[in-house]
Amino acid sequence: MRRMTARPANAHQARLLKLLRDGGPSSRAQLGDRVDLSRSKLAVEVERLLETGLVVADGLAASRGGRRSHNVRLDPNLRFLGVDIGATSVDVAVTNAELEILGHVNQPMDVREGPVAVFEQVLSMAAKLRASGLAEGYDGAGIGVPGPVRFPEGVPVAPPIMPGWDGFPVREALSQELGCPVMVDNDVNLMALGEQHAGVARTVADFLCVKIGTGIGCGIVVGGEVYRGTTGSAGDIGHIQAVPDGRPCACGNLGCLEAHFSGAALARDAADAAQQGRSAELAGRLEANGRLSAADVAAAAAAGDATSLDLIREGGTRTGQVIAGLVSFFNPGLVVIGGGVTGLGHTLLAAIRTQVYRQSLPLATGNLPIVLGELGPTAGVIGAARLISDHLFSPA
Amino acid sequence: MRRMTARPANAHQARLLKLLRDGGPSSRAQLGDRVDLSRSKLAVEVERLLETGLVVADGLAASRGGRRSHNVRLDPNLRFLGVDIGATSVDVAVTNAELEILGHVNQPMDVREGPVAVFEQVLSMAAKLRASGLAEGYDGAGIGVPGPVRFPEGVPVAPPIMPGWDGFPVREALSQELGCPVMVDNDVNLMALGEQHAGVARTVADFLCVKIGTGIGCGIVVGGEVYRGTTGSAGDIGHIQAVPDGRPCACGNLGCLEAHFSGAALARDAADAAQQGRSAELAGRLEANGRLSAADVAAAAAAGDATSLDLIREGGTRTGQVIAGLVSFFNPGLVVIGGGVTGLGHTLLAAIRTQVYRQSLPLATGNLPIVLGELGPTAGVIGAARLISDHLFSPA
DNA sequence: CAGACTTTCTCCACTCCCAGGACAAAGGCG
DNA sequence: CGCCTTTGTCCTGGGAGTGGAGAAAGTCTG
Repeated sequence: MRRMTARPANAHQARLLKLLRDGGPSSRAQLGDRVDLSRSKLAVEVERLLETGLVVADGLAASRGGRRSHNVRLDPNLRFLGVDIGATSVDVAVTNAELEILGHVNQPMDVREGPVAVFEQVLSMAAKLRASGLAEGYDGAGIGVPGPVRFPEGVPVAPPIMPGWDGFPVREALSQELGCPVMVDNDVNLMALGEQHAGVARTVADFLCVKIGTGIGCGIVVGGEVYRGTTGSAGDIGHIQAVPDGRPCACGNLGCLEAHFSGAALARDAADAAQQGRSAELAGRLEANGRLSAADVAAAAAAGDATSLDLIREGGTRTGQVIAGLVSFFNPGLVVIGGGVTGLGHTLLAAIRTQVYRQSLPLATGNLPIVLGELGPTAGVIGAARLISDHLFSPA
Repeated sequence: MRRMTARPANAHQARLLKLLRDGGPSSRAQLGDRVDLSRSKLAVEVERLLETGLVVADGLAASRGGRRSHNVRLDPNLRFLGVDIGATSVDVAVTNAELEILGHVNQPMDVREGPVAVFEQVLSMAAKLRASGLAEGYDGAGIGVPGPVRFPEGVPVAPPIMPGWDGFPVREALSQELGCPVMVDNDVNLMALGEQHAGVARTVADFLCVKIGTGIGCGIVVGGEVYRGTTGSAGDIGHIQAVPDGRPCACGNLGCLEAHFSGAALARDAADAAQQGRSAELAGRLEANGRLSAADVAAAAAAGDATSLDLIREGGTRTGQVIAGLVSFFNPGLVVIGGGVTGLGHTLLAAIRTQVYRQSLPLATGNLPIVLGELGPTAGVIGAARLISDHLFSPA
């Protein structure tokens, strides 16, 4: 099948494409309500979009009291690939042009196996989705990696937990393999984009999205746009000092947040507690599985294990301390908590909230919601699809 | 004299006005080099600006190898007023449309005397500058206040150190009194704008500007624009916890940065040291003046007083800890240190640098200059003039 | 069921904008 | 003094966009 080749020729067309993406099939009149263009101009631009094939006619809409309108929609055959590479697993999903997930697969995989092995996996997952009839090909792909990225080139830079990826031309290579445009970003930024597009942050211009998984990172959205910093490492809050002279961290410093609370740290703390006999519940699970993960702590806490609850609360407090500082500095309109440890749920959220509301000034926290992400494991892949669609739906 | 009434009619004119403001008198050809417009279009827009009176002819320029060009410049009679209200003093300056300071006056004044008293002072200073022949009237004024501001309305909100100012319609009132447009912002944001316009940050898109005076604040510039946060309190870093369970702060929490290091805290520490006999130098100064200020500590340190140097170093370390966190989070391209305590100079700077470079990750600090502000006490008033000129040189 | 009213969409004429070439003016250079 | 370069103005043709007129296709009311 012929894949998407056209791009919007001007800002008006780009605007229309994004409206169709976010609002679904619409009539010209509905579009006219949301853009400031004369009817004739609008008709011309829509006509051109129809000519490119990006947009197709979609039957008649319900009447709004007069003549029924002819709907248009984005080509239903367009397909985007969303890839979210985590530290320990890979998510791949196919979406249509409206960024609805048509298929989603997940595979455990250690990112430290290096880009070649991971790429092989990603491509086989993409092929599997294609083979199941969800896509005949991909018009674009977004990919998130767990580390800083030089965004314009799509290349990871000095990623601490991804040895072997430094400087690997992810964008270039994946684009070659898939035969379509690719954009690369930090996984946390994509989670923020996902929650902004389809989750809790739909109406907020400035917000933070804290992802607590194997590590800890923070997506920063300023004026509706992801902020990436000068070298692409903005939001790298895992190595902010949370405990003066605290635990040694892999980065060489003492007391980093990540050393005290993250999926990895939590699993280690739980194992310690089990071995020291502080929690029968955890000891039982350690016995059963041979090892403990954050999910075990979540389950133990749900079963009422006091030690697990304490671990979660303490971690939430540490995280809350750091977030409180960020809230004072950044004065966001919303804080979203997401990532693997959202299984810890409201115990974690309550601890974070308590600490933030206690430590930040009332003006900054007065009307500040701190909530769990709405999309769970799909936030990353939706964000990835959003990333590439934003790119493709912009003037060339 | 008739004051400025015209505003640019479109984005092109706005662009040209800003080029003339930042680049001084220029020929049409020079302007053409910097904007993407055809010669004819450019000539038309310049002609229209000449008609409004905002721009005037300014003789012939030197030849660039051919026919000499006719320069144009911003009306040399335009005057902006820059007002910087600090916690303990007020700065007022007059600039021309190119934001060059033509006159600058400073008066000690406690902001806690309330808006009415301060306004009286500001207006009398503005009148004094006018009386000295520097201005026949003001075409616009920018004003900075030491607390959060609801920017669109120009009203302080819940300012901790400015009781009596909460909700006072600063913009409205000053506009009434001066008879010209007024914009209001946080003093720290204006310092950042000043350093961006005429100081060390001229070429940097994303940077932080930390102002250490009576309190501590931080201006945030994202993509060349000041970021103010959801409620206008972004950059309020004085109440980030720097020392767990540290000193009690006026805000009710423990260990706030401002409680451990700021002009006020430094003066108190110095007085303690003097009274406890830890520094003969400081004791002598206390004896002489009856009280100590940050400037005394600076002087004592310059004279080699070990206790003063220690105080400065410790404060710098605390500040550096907080800045290190912000650098990890924000990944700026530059950090500017300014405010009253810049008198502490390189001792302070060295301590901050040491701490930041030690605590933040190499990717964020690798090419991160941390420097003192270039403009000193004029940063605020230049920023204020810049603020109002940005406003007036934008399409209405 | 007919006619009035609404809404949607197309067509068209007129205006305005603007790019870019031609040309005049003004200076440098040998 | 002639030629080249640069600057600035004038003009024309093309393209884009606005807004009115009107057709098409409904709903609603008596």
